Amino acid sequence: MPSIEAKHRSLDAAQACSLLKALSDPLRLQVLEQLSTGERCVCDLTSSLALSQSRLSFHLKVMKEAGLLSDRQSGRWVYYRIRPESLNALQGWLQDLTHSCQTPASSCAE
Amino acid sequence: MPSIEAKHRSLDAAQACSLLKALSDPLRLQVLEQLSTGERCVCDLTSSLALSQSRLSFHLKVMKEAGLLSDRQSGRWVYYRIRPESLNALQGWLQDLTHSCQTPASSCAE
DNA sequence: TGCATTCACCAAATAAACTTGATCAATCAC
DNA sequence: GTGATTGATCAAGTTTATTTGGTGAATGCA
Repeated sequence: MPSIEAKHRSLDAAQACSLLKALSDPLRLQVLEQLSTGERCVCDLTSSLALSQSRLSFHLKVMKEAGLLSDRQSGRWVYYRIRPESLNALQGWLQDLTHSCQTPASSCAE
Repeated sequence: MPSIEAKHRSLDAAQACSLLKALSDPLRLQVLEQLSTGERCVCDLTSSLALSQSRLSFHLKVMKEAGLLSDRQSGRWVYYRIRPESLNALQGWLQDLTHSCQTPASSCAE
């Protein structure tokens, strides 16, 4: 049954790479942790992480542009939240990689 | 049953971060793809990816130091391979994050 | 032994990412 | 309106990451 190729590899390498890059920073991981329990407004994050506003804004932008976060404005406040789809997609990508790397593939000859 | 906390969060943020950083480069993802079907020697990778030797060596080192790859020497050749444990660990970390972010947590009051 | 091959490493140059300290538009309370 | 607050953006400076070209150790073939 060789027809089960490319079952759900929804992300290509470039997409995975930009998500990984957006995740590969300690500060951004802190932000993510804050957001893991729900959306937060920027000023909330700024004070709870003790960052300069522009610094946080920069990192939020990086994560948003990678598709990791989404935002919504409400009055003067902007609320950011994690986009679970992106995490799911990356997880799937990682799963595929892990799987193919743990499968001895075709160790028949040689 | 609230006792299932921290079930398998083997990685802390710093460890996850260094794995993510090691993964967040298009060239390194190419290398990983090559290695996903099994170990390869450096010269093999060099020619199949058409890179300068020192450039490849640099990236292999980054990935090895992050714990993503391991290597072994055999005569003149050095073979690199993926360490599946690291991928598994990262996957677990991502899973936890995804899960906690998809759980509405305690949306009881405000 | 002499020589070619493999690969790690180093220093210098370059590129990319991040931080800082503004400024500005939008929103809202007085 | 006036002024305060929120948050995006920008330019300049700084730091970190990557590439390049060269050197050298180790291996093994002739």
